[in-house]
Amino acid sequence: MRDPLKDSAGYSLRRASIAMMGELAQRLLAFDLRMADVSVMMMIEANARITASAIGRALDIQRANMVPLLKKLEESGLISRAPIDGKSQGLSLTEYGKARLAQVRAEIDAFEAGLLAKVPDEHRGHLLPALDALWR
Amino acid sequence: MRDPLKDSAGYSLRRASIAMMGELAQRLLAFDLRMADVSVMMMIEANARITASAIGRALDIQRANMVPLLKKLEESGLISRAPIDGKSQGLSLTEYGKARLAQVRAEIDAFEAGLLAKVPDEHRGHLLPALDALWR
DNA sequence: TATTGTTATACTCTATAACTATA
DNA sequence: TATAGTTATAGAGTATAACAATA
Repeated sequence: MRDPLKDSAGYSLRRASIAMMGELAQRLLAFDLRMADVSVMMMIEANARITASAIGRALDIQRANMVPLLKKLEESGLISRAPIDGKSQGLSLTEYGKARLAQVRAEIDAFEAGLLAKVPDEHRGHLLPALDALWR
Repeated sequence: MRDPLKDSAGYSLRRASIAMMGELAQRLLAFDLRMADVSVMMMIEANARITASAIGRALDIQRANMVPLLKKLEESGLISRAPIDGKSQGLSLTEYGKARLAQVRAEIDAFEAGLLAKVPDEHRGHLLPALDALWR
């Protein structure tokens, strides 16, 4: 069968993303976390007392969609909120959240290593810079 | 603000895909076609009388989801169906479909060129092989 | 006036299960 | 028995609009 999409960078970009995100989602199942949850937790860990709106701007997540996400993280005991002023609240990881994220990060690191291992040596170092050029 | 996702190939892969697919979707709006529609039309053009199931297997689209997609393409006059045997039907582009796809392909080509143009010279040639290694 | 957090809702895309008719 | 096409439905994930309270 002829494959008219064989030389399309756009199509391969999409398929590669779907394949890798599917694999990552599988790895995160054991933690009852989705990819967005983890990226938000990482943002909070790296920027204590950050607000939900600031995370949303950084990760391109609508403010409205942050609400149920943060609610779930809080109910799971992973994050806590502390008022900054009358309308903003700073987010932090709980001790449990930090410990849990450490475990998750081990899984993420294995995923990242596995991803890069799939790429032939001569192309590996070019992947991240090329991808970053497409959106950053 | 610290960005803990700066060195993540997985995250950049996802963001790059979202950014590029968003741009492509915008370009296809004028044709009232989605990305899946175009990839299916390309498969039909390159493999006349292919079946819906075969396209689904090649593009990783569930058979069930091919039904409304093909229905729309047929109602738009872009494709036609001809019975192969009692249970299979071969798909073909209509003359209008071929002409329309030629127009769409010009847009796609511009999109692909624009995508590659975003990537610095020294990384450009590595993008497609690296992406293909992640899913093909 | 702009921003934060929030609620409610709609839309797109994809997945699943079941059914029929035929190979 | 396996496959093609189909129907109906469910679930993520994301987007939009509006609101109250505060900066």
